[in-house]
Amino acid sequence: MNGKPSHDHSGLLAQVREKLPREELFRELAGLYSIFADPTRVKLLYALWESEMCVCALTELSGLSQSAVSHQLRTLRESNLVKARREGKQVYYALADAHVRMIIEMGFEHLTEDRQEETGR
Amino acid sequence: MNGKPSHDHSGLLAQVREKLPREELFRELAGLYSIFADPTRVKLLYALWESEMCVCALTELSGLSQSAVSHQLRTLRESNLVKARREGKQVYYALADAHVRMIIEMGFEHLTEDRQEETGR
DNA sequence: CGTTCATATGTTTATTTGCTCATATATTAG
DNA sequence: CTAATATATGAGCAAATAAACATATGAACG
Repeated sequence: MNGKPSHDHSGLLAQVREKLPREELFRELAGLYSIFADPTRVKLLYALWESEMCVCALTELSGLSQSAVSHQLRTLRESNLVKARREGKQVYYALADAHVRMIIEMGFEHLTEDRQEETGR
Repeated sequence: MNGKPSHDHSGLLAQVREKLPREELFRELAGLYSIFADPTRVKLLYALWESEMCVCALTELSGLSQSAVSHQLRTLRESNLVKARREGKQVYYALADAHVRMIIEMGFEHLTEDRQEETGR
């Protein structure tokens, strides 16, 4: 194996291991965050924050192709972050719940507060 | 162009466009979230949540190679999510600030609450 | 000094992923 | 039914990336 260490931290390790959740949860968490890890999706989510919108409008707004938007909306749908509602030819998308807003908001806050901290360096 | 739509939503579009932040912010947001978008990094962050730890301990804990851990720690360092402190041969890592905790916590809450909601479907 | 332990880093590889292009489905109108 | 509009989807490609592997740096110690 790579670097089996010799200095002792078995006590700490055992203690931390106890508190760690099951491996699966880390994968799920990463999966959740990876949805927000793309500028296009973040923008779509942010737009939907303001108002429910049809694919057509989201396409114009994003400046991407309709296909690209549809693909991303699918990702968002399958993650239960947005919900779709058909009305005639159009399909209207909206945020699924308040959680999405909170997660985005957390990120915004972190970014802005970071900036304040970093001015002090 | 792809699908220049004909039905009207220019009013809504203009309104939403006004509220959208500059493009750059979406990229930054996505950048921030993409750090949490990997199971290994989430696990490392979660472990550091419990306690400051040296690379050696983190390597054992994660089950990955020392190299892999070091690479990920670098990513976390460069994003200002963790800070490093040298003490003799070892380097100890710790969470940079409370924000990291909050962001992870948000994710956890979303996952668990989602599960409750989904039982009703 | 040279050796050993702890960590960092450059390179390569395999996988993932976001987009484009072409095409399919769905709804409404004629 | 056929045409037109709105949206969805499958395939392929190019860019991003996480891990392996080899190697470099850095600290303590003889």
